[in-house]
Amino acid sequence: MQTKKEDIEQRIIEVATDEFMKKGYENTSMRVIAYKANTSLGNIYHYFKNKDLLLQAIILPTLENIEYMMDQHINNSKDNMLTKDEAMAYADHLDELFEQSELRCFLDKKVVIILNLESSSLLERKEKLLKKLQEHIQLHFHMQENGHYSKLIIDVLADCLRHVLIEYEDIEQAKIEFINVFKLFCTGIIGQMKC
Amino acid sequence: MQTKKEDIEQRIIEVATDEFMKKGYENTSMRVIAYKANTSLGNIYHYFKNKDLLLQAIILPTLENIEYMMDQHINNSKDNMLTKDEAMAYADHLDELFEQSELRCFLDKKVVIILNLESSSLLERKEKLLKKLQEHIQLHFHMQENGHYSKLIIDVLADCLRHVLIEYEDIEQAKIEFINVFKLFCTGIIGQMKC
Amino acid sequence: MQTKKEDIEQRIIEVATDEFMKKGYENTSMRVIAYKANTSLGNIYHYFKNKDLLLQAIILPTLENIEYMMDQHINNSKDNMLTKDEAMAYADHLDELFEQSELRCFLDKKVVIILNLESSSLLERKEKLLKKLQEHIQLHFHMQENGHYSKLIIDVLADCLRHVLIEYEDIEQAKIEFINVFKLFCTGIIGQMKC
Amino acid sequence: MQTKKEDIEQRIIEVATDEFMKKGYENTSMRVIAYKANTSLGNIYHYFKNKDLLLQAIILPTLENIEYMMDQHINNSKDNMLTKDEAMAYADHLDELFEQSELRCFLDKKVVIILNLESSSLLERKEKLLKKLQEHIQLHFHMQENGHYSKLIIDVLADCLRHVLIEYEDIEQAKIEFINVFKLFCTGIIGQMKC
DNA sequence: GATGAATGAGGCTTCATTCAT
DNA sequence: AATGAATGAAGCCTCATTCAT
Repeated sequence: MQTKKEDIEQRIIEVATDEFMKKGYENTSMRVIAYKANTSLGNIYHYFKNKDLLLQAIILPTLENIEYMMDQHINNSKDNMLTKDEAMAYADHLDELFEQSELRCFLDKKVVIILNLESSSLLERKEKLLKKLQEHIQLHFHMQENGHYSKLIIDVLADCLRHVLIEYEDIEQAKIEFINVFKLFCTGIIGQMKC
Repeated sequence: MQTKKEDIEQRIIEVATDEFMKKGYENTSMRVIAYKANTSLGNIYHYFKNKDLLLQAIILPTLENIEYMMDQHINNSKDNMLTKDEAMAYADHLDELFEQSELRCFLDKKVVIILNLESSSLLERKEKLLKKLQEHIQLHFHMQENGHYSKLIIDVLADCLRHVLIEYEDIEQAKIEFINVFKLFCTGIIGQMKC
Repeated sequence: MQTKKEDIEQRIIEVATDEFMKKGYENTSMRVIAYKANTSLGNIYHYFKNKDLLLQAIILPTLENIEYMMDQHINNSKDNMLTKDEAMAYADHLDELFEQSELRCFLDKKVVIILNLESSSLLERKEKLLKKLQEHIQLHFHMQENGHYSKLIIDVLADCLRHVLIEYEDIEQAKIEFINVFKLFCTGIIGQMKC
Repeated sequence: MQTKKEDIEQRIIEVATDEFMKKGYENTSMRVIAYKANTSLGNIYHYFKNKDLLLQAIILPTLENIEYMMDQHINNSKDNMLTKDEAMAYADHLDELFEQSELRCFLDKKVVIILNLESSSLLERKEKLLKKLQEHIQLHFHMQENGHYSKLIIDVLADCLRHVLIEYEDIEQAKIEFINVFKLFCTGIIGQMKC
């Protein structure tokens, strides 16, 4: 039973994405991926040289995209810091603003995978991204701190994402829920803002 | 080469506690514990019949303590729901109140282990505890929701704890940091309160 | 270095069957099976998910066959109890009758394995079979006892089988020997019959 | 808590004897013996250098006794072969004759241990004994065979013994049962005798 | 005498990976 | 392109045994 190349490669990627998101990269076995993708273990290695490269095939585009967006966003907003009131307004209208906001690109299974990564060759790159994200959050919200709030906010983000993405198959519902939760924490952060 | 019993058993427990907290119970191998505790794999089994019982030796007292405190706290606060203003005041003075607050007993490596537990015979017990915590949070903050926020809040709690406990060897510093972060999220939650 | 699938799987089964018969399922190590089957330990798990399933692959067909034959035999012989003389005659002509007799299906390495089983998921099923066999023997030979003789007769059966199967590679010789031994004990049993 | 030397050594021997009989030498762990004998693992090694020597302490006297009795018995009965009628009579009166018969010394937990031995340094000695026993049975019952009946008879003996010794704590009851079973098979054997 | 700490080998099993076909 | 055979390392655990105290 032979399928078009695209077909099976895609299937492997989809299955792997799902498993990586739900169980984490480290706790997912190639065997299970093969089984759920309806192919043989050996065949996965035909498409992907090893587990790490399978991971890369899945998350690298997303990772690069985020890296790029982050850079853009940071440049754009350098002299565009929000005041407390602006931030509040932003949070209040997040529903409508979401699609145009950079936040949108986080609502993605692959982001969850990245944020939960504990090993793999991409770990370093993830850390770098996190640091950038963190710095940006600090800037954005006028935080004067040693990095803990911002770090945590990112973890919370990851948690939120995993929760809503696992809970709701339907991406629209996931979005609504995500926004709700995000708003909640936004309010907290904003509450701490000095101006 | 023989050491005082307390010595090595304690070392195993310390190493295991640390590893369990940092990597999670499931992703920690007995080999690594043995290696870091400077003993042989077989010798661990001299002190602890199996991995699960090693875990229990570490977290059971803490678990029981929390269970007890939760029950106490819930009974005491049954007809003592906070208004928005009271909650705000509570958050503001958390620094002074912390030591007497039930929150204090959460600042513990073992709590992190518990909250991240994914298997083991204690899983069920953890789930029960979480449900109780969740219900209490809902009650405490007048939440009318399907459980997502409250579930998330707990995950955030776990994250906070792990972060500050890993970052600061010194428990006092960890405390200060934990309170700060907790306050931040409190503000968010309180911001959502209706009354 | 790869062999035809049948080849190595068959070799594993043959080696395991032999070892299980000679040493018992419990006292046979997977390592030894791998070694004697000229393959690696891991590779056995390629063919058989675990030790218990390797056992099942070996004995299940035989077990089911015996279960079926027992049921048939019991139904057929319900109102057909042997008199002493008939039994004697039966024993005397066992050589000729053997091939058509239900006894034939016992002359099998796998039966030895079954009869000596002490653990495994099939233990219960073995016990059930034994009870049936026992009851049947009691009925067949008009025994009025507490179960000890009949239990023992079965153990003896197992012993006989193991002996002749180990001693004689050639199944025909084993058969002759088995019949001889069986006759010997049969006559003994009959000598005690009341009618 | 220190006891008289005799005391604890005796306790170890008793426990070990029981376990060895019930589960076999190979499947009994020193740990279990220590636990059931209410002492420490290390202490067993104080009394017995290793597992094999513990076994020897238990069965060697019995083994030597049997070896001696066998030699005596064989010499005595060289020109004293039984006729069929005599053998029958012997079987019939086994109850009364048992105590004076050499058979008596077989009704012993240690004999069961010996007969089921599969490894240990005494294995060879056991085999030698078995061969002697076998030859004697052949002589005694005028068998002209290649050794299979006689070998089997011995296995049956072992089975009988284990059964009755495990089933009945009370040695008297065990004896009665053993005689019964033995008679049963005896009669069978005699039924085959030519003269 | 007695204890328990310590070790190393071996038990079953899973996993990522390679390779011949 | 695809399969499945094969391996070796690592996972948890038990066991006989040794040795310092």
